[in-house]
Amino acid sequence: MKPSPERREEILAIAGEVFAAQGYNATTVRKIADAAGMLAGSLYYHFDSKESMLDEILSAFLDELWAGYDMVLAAGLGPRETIEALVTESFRQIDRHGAAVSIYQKESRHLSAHDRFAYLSDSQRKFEKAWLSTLERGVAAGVFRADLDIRLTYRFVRDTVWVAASWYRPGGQHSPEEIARQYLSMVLDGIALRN
Amino acid sequence: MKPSPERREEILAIAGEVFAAQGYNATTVRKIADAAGMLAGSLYYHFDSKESMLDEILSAFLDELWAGYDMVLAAGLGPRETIEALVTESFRQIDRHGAAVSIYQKESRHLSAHDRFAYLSDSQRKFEKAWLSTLERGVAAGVFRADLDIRLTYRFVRDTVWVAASWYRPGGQHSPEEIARQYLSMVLDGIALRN
Amino acid sequence: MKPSPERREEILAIAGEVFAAQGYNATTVRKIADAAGMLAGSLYYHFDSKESMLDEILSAFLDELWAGYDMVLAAGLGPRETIEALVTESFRQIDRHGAAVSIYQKESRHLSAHDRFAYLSDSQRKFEKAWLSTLERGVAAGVFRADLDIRLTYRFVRDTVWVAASWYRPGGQHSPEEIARQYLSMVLDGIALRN
Amino acid sequence: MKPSPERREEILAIAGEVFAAQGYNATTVRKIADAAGMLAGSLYYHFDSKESMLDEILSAFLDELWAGYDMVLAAGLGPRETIEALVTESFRQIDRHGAAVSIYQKESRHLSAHDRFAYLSDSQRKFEKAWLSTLERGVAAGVFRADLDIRLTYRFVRDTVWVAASWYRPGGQHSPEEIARQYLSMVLDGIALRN
DNA sequence: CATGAATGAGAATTCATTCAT
DNA sequence: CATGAATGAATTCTCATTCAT
Repeated sequence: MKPSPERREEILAIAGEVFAAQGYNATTVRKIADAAGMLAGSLYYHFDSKESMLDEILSAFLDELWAGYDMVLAAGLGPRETIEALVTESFRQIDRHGAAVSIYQKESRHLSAHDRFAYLSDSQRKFEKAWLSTLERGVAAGVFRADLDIRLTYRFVRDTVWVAASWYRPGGQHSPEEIARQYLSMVLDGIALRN
Repeated sequence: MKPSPERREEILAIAGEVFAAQGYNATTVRKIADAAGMLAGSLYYHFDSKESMLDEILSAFLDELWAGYDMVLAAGLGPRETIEALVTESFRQIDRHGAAVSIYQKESRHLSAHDRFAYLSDSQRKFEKAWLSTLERGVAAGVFRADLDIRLTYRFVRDTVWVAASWYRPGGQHSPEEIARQYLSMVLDGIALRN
Repeated sequence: MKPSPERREEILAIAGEVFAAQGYNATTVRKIADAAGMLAGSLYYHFDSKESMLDEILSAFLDELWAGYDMVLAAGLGPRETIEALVTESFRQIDRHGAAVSIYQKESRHLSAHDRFAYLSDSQRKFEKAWLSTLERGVAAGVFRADLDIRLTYRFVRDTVWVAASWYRPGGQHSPEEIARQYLSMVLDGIALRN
Repeated sequence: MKPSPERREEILAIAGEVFAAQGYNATTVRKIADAAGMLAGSLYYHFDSKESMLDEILSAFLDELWAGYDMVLAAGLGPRETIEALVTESFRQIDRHGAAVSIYQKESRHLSAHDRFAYLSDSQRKFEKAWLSTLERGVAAGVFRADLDIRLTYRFVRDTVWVAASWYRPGGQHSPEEIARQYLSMVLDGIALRN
């Protein structure tokens, strides 16, 4: 019954690009099919619905993301090293799942109203907890500044990282790790010259 | 038989909220009309089309934004002070035109393909020029770090600021100026404790 | 918000005819719209969906049917008179709701699988109980033959009546009451000549 | 590369069940294939089209039915005995071709519009002629009541018999002949107790 | 004989827009 | 100014059918 996984993957990758470029709602199933070189109806041999393509794209991304994050969080690193590892992992995900990240950014808010996408909110909460507690640990340990609103800092770091998906293109001159390093340098030490 | 400007404003404000919350494409005229307490067809007494509502919302925002930016840029401030003023002005715009900023974030990419919204790209370019040159001035003056990729820095600062529109709600505990101060502190000096 | 009830009624009557003539599934929304002199999309101003038209047709019919039946059943008539009154009432419903009856006959079986149409099964059960108990009363009272399988008799009488909807056309030479009389005469006394 | 007749029969039997249960239009080729343990496309090795399956089911049924009817009609029985034999034969067909009978009931009306299914109307006319003339013979012979509308009587008997296909299940407690006997008893002598 | 992967014609439905009242 | 009732184009999805393997 299940069509070949390879073809599914191909189509999902294409669909992801189109969703990311045009927005989920503005993407017609016909556009995806055109990009995949088939007719709109043929997509339904492989997928139940447009929504289920989106679902598969987002959940595959989140699954991989959390595999990486959980490994980092379980490693028992200090707060600064944890932040560095999380940011680096995030840029790797942007590199690999750029489309999914873009879609997530733009659509997660109104998607999470649907039951089917409840896992987006779950992930969001887990995410927040991981970052906030790491930042708090860092403040307590004297590694991070204590004079900043911690939630503001969280949003600052979080957004700073993920929004990069909107311009990042894989295969460019900077590797994800290199970008992560520069971002971390800015986030941790600021852009002003110390004197 | 001209529609009153006050009613237009009211409706635009409502439309902006709905566009921001649900996305432009996912927003039906009927939803806007419902929120405005009228029937869908009645909107067409006030506006030509759904697109023209969007147009008006975005251009009103950009007009005001550039009024503020141009004033800052014309003031002849030093690079650091210019950045501070631009960021503060940006947070004020987020405070006043939160919906427009959100819409801009999510939709500008694919909108700018339309002729009608070409001004979005223009603004984008002008914006980039203003920030990049300020940063470059700062690096030259020894105010900003020279070891960072300047375009990366630009994107970092730009995104850091605007993405705040996604969570900022006017009337909260922090004023726009206070948020601007904290953001600037992070961006300029980093979140790591100096020793 | 609610469009005028008169137009709804008109359209429902038309839809009912088409459903009855062609079958629910074979009836496209376009056919209904054609018959109503509008475009397919325009139906959706008045109704949520094709299914909700069907729902309204069937439930309006059953509501009226049960209003009549309940009155008969509450009247405390003898078993033979009850049967006569139920059959007569049934032919009146066929006269008034011919389309609904036809649809009910053809579609109720597979519709009752849907939650939305669960009331069809409910009605079916209530119906069976009313007829069976009347027949049993009649057997006990020596009015009906005791040598027949009572469920078989029930089905015989039930089907005999309702299937008439497949050929009955209102405004023909026989009134519903006249047809009811002849049917009752056949059902009660048989078609064979007594000697 | 001719498909084996046995497999065809198997598939036709399955298709008949599904058509009868869900209605022809509501039955997708995929459902038939699922029930037959194959993929939808594979059916087309055995059959030209969904319609030709239906055609084969209905014409096989009608062929057998008329083989039986013709034998009865050629036997030169009296009117009452002819009716009894026709009804008994009908219940035997319901027993053997239950699905086909159900389908015939529900779909013949709109199918007979197609050229391909013109034989349904032909059969219908032949059927009507056989029954009507037998009833008329019976009235003339003083065997059946003369006070009834003869067409009404015809429909009454016809429907009474065939509608049984909607609830009859082969292998139940009553044999087709037993059911025929009870039906005939009701139809001929009525359900009221004679005194 | 059967599968897997399509095609393509239509289905129901949505929605921006129009317009007479 | 607003309503009620449409229009018509586009959208998602369904499904009978085809065909190379």
